[in-house]
Amino acid sequence: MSFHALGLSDELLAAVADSGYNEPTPIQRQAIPLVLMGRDIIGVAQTGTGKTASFVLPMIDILAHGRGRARMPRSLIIAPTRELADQVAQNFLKYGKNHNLSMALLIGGVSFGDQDKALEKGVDVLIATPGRLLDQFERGKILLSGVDILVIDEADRMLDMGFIPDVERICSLLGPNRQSLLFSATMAPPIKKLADRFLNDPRMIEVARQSSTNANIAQSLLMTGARDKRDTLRELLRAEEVTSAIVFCNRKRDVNDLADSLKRYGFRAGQIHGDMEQRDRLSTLEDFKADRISILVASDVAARGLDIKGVSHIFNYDVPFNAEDYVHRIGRTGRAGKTGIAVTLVTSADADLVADIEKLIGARIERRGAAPLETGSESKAAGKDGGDKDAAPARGRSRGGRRTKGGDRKAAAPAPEIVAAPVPEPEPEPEPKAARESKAAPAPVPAPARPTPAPKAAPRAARDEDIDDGTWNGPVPDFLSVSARD
DNA sequence: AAAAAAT
Repeated sequence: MSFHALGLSDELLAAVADSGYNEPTPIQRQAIPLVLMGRDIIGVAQTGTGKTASFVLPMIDILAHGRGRARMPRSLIIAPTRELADQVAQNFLKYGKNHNLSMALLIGGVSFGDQDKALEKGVDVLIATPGRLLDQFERGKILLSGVDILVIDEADRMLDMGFIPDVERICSLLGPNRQSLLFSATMAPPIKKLADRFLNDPRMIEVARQSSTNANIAQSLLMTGARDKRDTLRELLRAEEVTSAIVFCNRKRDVNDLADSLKRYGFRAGQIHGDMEQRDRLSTLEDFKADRISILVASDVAARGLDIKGVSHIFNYDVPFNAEDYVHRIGRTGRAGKTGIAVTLVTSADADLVADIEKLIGARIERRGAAPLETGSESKAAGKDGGDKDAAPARGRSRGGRRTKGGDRKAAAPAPEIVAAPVPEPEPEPEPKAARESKAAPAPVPAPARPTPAPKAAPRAARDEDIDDGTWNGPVPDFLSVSARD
């Protein structure tokens, strides 16, 4: 089936063809005809499903006739983050190149000047984050009563970020005769309520069940000590065939620190988080897209919706606090039919979080890697000091590592020796690369599920950083399959 | 435990 059957104009089809797309995705097939008919829709779809084009394309054709009047945008798209808003704007530019539509992007962190000018002239398409939109509304710069089409993008994210009251406020400012499209990865009760209140007899389109992770993504967990994370990550970055990777941290400070560290080690890395200047956020993204950097260290500002081509790997430097965020983070890879690899660094403190994730995705994630040396034997008694009360029956533990899908990996390396000495600093970083690299490297990262160059690292001598309560010590507890909550 | 968004 091609785009031609969907009822779009020839100019639009030409722009789509120029973008290299031949076949509509399932959500596009379902949504585009409905939107063209003027129906309200609820699209339950994950990002990466072609969701954006499913509303951008029909909107361009609907808006093709007519003209935006001053301060009265004809359509409004609200997105939770600035980058997502920008991404939607890029889509309008790409697909609208044969149309003469005016557009304004209303996001925080950028000056009012251009935004004001565009609004004053009148726009067909207004794309905004809620905060700046309401700000501009209160300044009297926009009238929302002329909006014929409203899109609420990534509603579940809006919910997580506490934007629902803002969104409700915005909805209540719009005129009654409009078409509304709502997209969300989940239909949590507050979102359902929002839809009930502001949508008119919506058709529900469901593409992929939420919390189902993309089958194109090979996921694994890699056990590591809390103080070994940087070593482990660098090792991974070298062992894997990384063409471009996003490394997620839970904290903005760690994003900065880790990115700086990687740069010191010679990696082409950059960072993005919400405390950075908007200019820098966007330029880092551009650098990443243009392959001027290959590693993007990011906070969850980049977890959802960002559509960057060719991301080969996702590394969770920290296990995300929200299980949903895990799904979104790894969803930045394996897009558009490609395969992707997602590796999550796990320390003993992350047991509950991992349990939550596995519960959400309804699957056990493959454990990769050497558990640190089993000091005990394989005897049943070993289970006791591992903290796994209800030891699983057929766990197939073996010395030096746990069983993985492909059988015992011989890569299971001697684990760091535990020495009893006080821990000075987490990591004495600013050492020149050469000096540091020549040192024995950390425990090799075991081979992933698909063939990659063998890790070149050899077992190393214990260092101070090795001492760490987060280190896996003793038998590997099976907590990872035990649900910790409820 | 954090991050996101208006100044």
